Amino acid sequence: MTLLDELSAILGEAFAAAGLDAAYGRVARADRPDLAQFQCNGALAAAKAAKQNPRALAQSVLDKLDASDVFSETAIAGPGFINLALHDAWLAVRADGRNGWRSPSLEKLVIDYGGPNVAKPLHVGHLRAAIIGESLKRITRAAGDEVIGDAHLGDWGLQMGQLISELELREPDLPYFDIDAQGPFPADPPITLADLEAMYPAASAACKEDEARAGLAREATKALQDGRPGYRALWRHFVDLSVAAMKVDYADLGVDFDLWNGEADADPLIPEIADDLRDRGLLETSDGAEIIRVARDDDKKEMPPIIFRNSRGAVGYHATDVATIVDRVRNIGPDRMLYVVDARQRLHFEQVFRAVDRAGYFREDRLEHLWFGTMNGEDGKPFKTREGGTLKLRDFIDMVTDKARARLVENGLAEGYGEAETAEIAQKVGIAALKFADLSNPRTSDYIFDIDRFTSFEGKTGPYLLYARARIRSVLAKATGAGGVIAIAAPEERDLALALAGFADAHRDAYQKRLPHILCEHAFGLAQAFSKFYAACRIADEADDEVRASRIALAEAVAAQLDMIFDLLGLPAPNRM
RNA sequence: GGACCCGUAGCUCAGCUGGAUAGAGCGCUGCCCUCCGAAGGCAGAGGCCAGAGGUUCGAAUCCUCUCGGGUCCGCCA
Repeated sequence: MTLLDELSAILGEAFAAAGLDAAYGRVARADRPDLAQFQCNGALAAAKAAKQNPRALAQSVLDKLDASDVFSETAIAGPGFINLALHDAWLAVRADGRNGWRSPSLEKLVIDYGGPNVAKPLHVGHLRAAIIGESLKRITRAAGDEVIGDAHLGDWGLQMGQLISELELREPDLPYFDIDAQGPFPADPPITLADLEAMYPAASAACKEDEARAGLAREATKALQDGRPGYRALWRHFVDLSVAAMKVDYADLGVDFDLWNGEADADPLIPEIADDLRDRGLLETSDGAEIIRVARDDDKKEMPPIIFRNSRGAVGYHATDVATIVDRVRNIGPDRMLYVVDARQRLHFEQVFRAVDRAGYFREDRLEHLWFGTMNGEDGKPFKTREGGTLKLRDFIDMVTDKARARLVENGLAEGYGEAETAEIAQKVGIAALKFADLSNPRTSDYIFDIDRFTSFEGKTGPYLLYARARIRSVLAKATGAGGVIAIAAPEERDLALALAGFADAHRDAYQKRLPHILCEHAFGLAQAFSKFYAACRIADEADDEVRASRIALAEAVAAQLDMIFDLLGLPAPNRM
């Protein structure tokens, strides 16, 4: 139970005792910290509903409130706010705050947050899904859910046909292109990863310019999907090469998937799904394509149908997304599926969700498209390199790492640690800067990438939090004696305890709203509260043994909670810097 | 054309299931290191919450319209 839940329950009882709905007892952090620690606005809402005087109603609630051991102060203020302050002793035992929130209804979730295309190196466009998805995976898992992260590779669409046809044009004599060949085919790939990555843009450009060339790609796509052995063998090589490279990049980002499934894994289900849909009249033919209508009478907008199979007989991501849901239902049996995919796919997911709901495969209200905004450059447009191209994730990681190292030097940090440790610290600082910047913006907003701001050690940044953590550990290492019972005396100690006690609420909000930035806000507030406490109170060299033990315990709680939050956000953290 | 997202301090952004004097970071001004990491702390300046109506005792928050920016709208994913 979170602090606010606990307080809300207490107020709720008082409301109920006064003959009102207990839900009015909801307690929140005070908007005016100068007036109170917490506030309950329920009397205002209840008074409106009952057409009564709000202050009088608030008084009748307070008359029923029996919690003198909890609240040091209860007061009615303004039009009818109930202001509350806690007894220090009651707060102190909740200032540990190491435990996050536990969901009362544990669910099995699949989070789909990858979507990288085979043969295409990871680029900045994949960053947000990876960073946000990884964090949501950890946030939900920590709440007790069983969570399975899936990379869901883009490995079955037209781009595969473009690649196959490209290689066929370049090296037609390879055994994969003998139409009669049944295999086995060579175990080693015929090309390198570099070849593959170079082929993709060439093939894509060629298909755009030349309709005949595009036709070859479409034919190859269809033949691949129909199971032509040579193409399948080649496809396997492409996927394997790509996935090996992706794993390295994702690992550097601190991103890890439980499943490396792709669109192709659901492909075998498509014929039977098509039959099922057709039998039930859900699959219709239109202009030579097979479609599923998903429009509804009360739609305010145009809702185009899903193209389940195009007029050439090939399937695209509509069909594989439907089939993937069926596949997950059969093999995983999740209660809910979450998609961390950018906002431009909103219509697509609405279509897919409606289609599977209509077919009875999975309930629409258990499918969530957790869309996110784009990372823009300083011009406010989607981030590009100076030359106007997309920046590879690898180069991007190198860029922030280099920047972080320069920052360390200019701040006189990480000196005399040796090259290996310095390099490790630089990478951790860089990645933390990048990830925190991304996560601290609300998921749904676009934001502007500003490397100077994000890697700064000042302000609401990843490096600041890393610094705060390193400083606490350093202080604790110098302290004599162990942590003891927390006894709140100074206002800075009280504020720090209040910040610590808010962790479970922040975790719950982040979980329920699927918004990691709420945890970022909490982490920054906690670090700030610690800095004020640190500036006002001696810790390691405090003379009074009991006071020192109390303050060490507070500092230890902050260090532990920061560690936990870093884990939930997926931020790396060096122990010293 | 239609639908959706957005417009809050000089800059980057929170707050939006309506509530008290609208917050944070950066930047700016002035203080604070013989004392645990000053990457910090303290104090301050800075806002008709895009604009106009409406609902309400009360609106940055809900509704309508206008202006400005962005995204998407059946066979690429």
